[in-house]
Amino acid sequence: MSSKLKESTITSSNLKSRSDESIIVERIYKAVMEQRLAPKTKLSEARLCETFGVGRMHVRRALLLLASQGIIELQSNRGAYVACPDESEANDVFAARMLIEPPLVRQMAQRPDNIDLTLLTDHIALEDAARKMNERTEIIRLSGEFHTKLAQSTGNKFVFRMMRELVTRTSLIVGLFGSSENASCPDDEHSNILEAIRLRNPELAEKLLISHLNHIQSGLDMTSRQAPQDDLAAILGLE
Amino acid sequence: MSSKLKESTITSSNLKSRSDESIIVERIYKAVMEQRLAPKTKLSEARLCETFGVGRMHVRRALLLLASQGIIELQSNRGAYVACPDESEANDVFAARMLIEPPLVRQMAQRPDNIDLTLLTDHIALEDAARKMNERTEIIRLSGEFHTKLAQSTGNKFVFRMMRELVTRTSLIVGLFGSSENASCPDDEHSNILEAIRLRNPELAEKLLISHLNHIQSGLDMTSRQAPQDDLAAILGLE
DNA sequence: CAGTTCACGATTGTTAACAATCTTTGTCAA
DNA sequence: TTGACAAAGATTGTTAACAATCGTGAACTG
Repeated sequence: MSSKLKESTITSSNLKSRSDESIIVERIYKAVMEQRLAPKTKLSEARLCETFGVGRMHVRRALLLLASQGIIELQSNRGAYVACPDESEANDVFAARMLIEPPLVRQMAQRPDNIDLTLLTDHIALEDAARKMNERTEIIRLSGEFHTKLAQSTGNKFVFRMMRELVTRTSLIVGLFGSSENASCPDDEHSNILEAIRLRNPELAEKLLISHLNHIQSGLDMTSRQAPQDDLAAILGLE
Repeated sequence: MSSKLKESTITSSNLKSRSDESIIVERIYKAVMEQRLAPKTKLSEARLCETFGVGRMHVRRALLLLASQGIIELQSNRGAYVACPDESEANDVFAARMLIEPPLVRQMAQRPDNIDLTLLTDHIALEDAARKMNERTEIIRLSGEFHTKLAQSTGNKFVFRMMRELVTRTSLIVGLFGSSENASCPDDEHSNILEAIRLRNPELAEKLLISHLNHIQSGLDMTSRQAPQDDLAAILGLE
């Protein structure tokens, strides 16, 4: 693991041509992370064009990128829809996370010196603040992004990207199958995990994370899936 | 881990509109896996258009997809170039693989029943055949794809995708920094790993895989990077 | 001769019109 | 009322022309 990560999405450089698309991708990504965009929601090109004030080309490229990340699904001649994971996919997501995250935090706890812990402490502060202010969407997003930043703090671009994709999917799944209470992670589990890392206790960190993931997964009810909203209002407006 | 994976790239369904792009992506992906497309090679739109006999739109969309997978890099107003990982990225790739693959094979060896082992045995047969026929490019590609199929055989789409990306990157790295001999994995390490899985010996499987990865990485020389070919001939032609 | 500038050609980025497909709505008949 | 069918409208897919940018090389100047 080497240099710290700064940017978010795909490639780094590039002036403004790519940034049009990045803005769209980021906004939709964020809306999904905050569970404001429900699965199956249609993202029509025309609507997105006027929402973001860009040409159809940029919208289409953004949609292609989102599809390649599995955030939306493109159907030929029918348009783009927010991805709607099924039970099988949900199992795969958690299986993949169970595969990656425990070794990740274990390794982080073994040598926390190469790691950007301020990123995580700052993040937990944000989480606490959002909880105090009772800002639902913020809480949900930050709750997922903690895990993303866990990976990001290692400075490994690939681990970061993998984690980001899995967390995004998890957000969709929790939105679909979660009871409304457990939309966010329990209050202090994140800070406990971070503390275990800081104390260089790999076994504890790993154990806490595993039970944390189990906690999230067991809060899902695979039978009753949320009704999909089928029109995107001014969801993408604010911010 | 659940259902077996069948398709290769992005999404599944879709008739022919998406397949134009998929063909281009697949072909370039394969060329990179076989180290026929060297890093820094320019992929001009016009050339690709005539090579694949499609419109510029399909080429551009394919390039965007390849860029989102990190296989190529898009430079504004300058075109698309095969990605050229540096030493730092190479370290990240191997670090990520060290994080994922050992737990993966360990888990596979713990319960190899849920797993499609025929996929792997068939693959090793292909590897052996290619080695006997001394088909260099085949050997190189199959050598990398063993690891991809390792992930694929679990039936977990996400693990598969992550692995695929890492293996592709590895192929670029080995092409850049590898001595010409060790372009492919040593002959029997793959079958040994598979055998350990089949014998339900997690510790052995994990140990073999770790030393296998170390083997690959230690065969790299980070100082002397291969000279980049700067024109794509009829590389993408055959098959 | 070295270095700079400018113009040209080549390549990529963008737009808008057109074509193809799907969805909806209205009509008609059973 | 229900179902099938057809035309109209809306949405996506494709193409080609146009605009912007970059690289190259010739001409020019010191």
